[in-house]
Amino acid sequence: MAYIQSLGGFVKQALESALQCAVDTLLQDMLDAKAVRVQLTRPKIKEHGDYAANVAMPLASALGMNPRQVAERLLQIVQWPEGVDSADIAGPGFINIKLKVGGETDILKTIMQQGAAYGCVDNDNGECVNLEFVSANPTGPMHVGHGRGAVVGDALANVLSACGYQVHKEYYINDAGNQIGVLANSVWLRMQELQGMSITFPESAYPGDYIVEIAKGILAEQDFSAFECMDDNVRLKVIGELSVAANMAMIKADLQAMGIEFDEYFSEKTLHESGKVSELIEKLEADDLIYTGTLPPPKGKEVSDYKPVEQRLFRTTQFGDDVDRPLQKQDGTATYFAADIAYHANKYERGFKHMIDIWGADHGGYIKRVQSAMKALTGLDEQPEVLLVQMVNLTRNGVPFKMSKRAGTFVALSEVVEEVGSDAVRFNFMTRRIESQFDFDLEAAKQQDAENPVYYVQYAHARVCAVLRKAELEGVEIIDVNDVDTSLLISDEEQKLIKMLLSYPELLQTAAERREPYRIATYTMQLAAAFHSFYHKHRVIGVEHDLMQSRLLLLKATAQVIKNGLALLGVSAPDEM
RNA sequence: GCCCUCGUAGCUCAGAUGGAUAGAGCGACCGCCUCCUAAGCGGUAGGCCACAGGUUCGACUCCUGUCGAGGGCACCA
Repeated sequence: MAYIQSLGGFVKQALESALQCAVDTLLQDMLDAKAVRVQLTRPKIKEHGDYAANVAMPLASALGMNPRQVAERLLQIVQWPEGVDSADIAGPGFINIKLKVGGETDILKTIMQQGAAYGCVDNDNGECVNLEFVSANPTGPMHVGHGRGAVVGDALANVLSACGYQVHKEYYINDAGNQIGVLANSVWLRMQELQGMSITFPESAYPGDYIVEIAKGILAEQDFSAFECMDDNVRLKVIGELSVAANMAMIKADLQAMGIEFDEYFSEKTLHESGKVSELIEKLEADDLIYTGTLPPPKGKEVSDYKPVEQRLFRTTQFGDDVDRPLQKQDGTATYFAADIAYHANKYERGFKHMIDIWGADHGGYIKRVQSAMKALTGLDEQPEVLLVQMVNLTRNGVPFKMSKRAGTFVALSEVVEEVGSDAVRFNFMTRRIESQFDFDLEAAKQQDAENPVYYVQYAHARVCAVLRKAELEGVEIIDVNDVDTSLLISDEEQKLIKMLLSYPELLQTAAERREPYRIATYTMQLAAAFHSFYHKHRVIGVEHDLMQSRLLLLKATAQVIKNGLALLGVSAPDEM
């Protein structure tokens, strides 16, 4: 038992290595046989034990024996760690491991001792990760679609940090390029309009009301005439900078409303101004990775204005890309791609060998070229590691609702956060895999109350707190954690809860390794369900003293783990609801 | 035409490296508060896991193909 406890809940690894020893022993004489790795699973069915191993099956084919015989041999030689009650052979050859009842209950004490740190890896694993997410263009406020990436990225950062990674959260500001010109022009037109001048607002300009607000903001700070006498280019540059600043302030406020902060906001413009982009191109030229060529017209897409044109092309195909990519536009200025690889190269120069980018699914076609470029520049494979977040399909009362910044029909994230609350929005986005494009109904979201699973989880936490308050009110003496007899927790519901609490560290590891923070959300829902089920069936206050003490401990540990999980998701755990 | 992601209950979604009887919430139906929070619990109904092949002792999971949904495909970002 001491062995298991010392692992802080990592029972699985202890069992796996024990069984692995047995497997290796069995395979020792058979040099030809392929090594078989032991991997335990948690069976869905209670009767199948606490952990199950299927090694006997693949082993059987390697050894030319039948699986049940192999399992028997393994059980003869295996040295289980303490805490194992029994190991049986079942079905075609599964080894079902049952832990001693009460053998796992020490985890409750561990949880209380570790508190907020339970589940986390306490030491730095030495991995430094640059995590880039959101990076919404500074041409308007964040819309609901951006929210998903923001929430997922922030939660992933938390999960990775909890698992010992050093995470640097970064936001890339696309404050260069044509879009900023469009933004500046839009704002300038509104400024003129506000001065009573009659203007024609072209279709190409951004129509949103926020443009008017930015224009007002600028006019409140500075005199209109100062802009009027500027040279056109100068004026657009100045207004562009002011507008980007205004939009970034809006975006930061939206992020702030959901508790999201970045370690660094990196400006694309600085890459151009500091000469990083042209340096990059020169370096590639020197390495003979650029040539003059003509790209074929895109297939299956109507490009009416396609003209074959000679460009300076980067040989990304040599590094895995589908076609070579232009780094300069026809007018000689750098493409977005050029700046973007300069940006990623800059991350590398800053010491990040590991980069994770969270992009919207509409950038999926972009992965290969950036990775190819990075391979050419740094030799690193599959960097940055890109996580694609699928689009959010917005509906209003079930009717599809198209968002367009250009058409001014987007729904601001802040609007939904204000109405639904940060917790509900965050949890809602976290209950799905990023690969699934899901429907987000605006009306349903706004009306969400009992329908939202976040309340289900939070309610479990609040309920525990209510019991604890009641206990205090009734003057129940709380004895020292170490004096609690946790072996009294033998009911199905109690055992279920304990096992769930025990699996939390494993779950957290999986979530980090697979970059799937949503697992935390589904876990907290399951944990809450196990708790609600227990709560309904058993009473805590008023039962026999020792049992009450053990149940109070169970509740505290449950609340702690719910709180820890929700914290990773950036969701609060209220004491009362 | 090519590439990426997806297709699981009426709806929204879970089903870790292939495992034993495919789950939850919402919706429907039936029960449960003199008792720690009913934002809860228990139960019933609802499934050819898109379809067809293949690999395997074993497939919702892996491979191929078909169908369907979304996204992407030079000089935008």
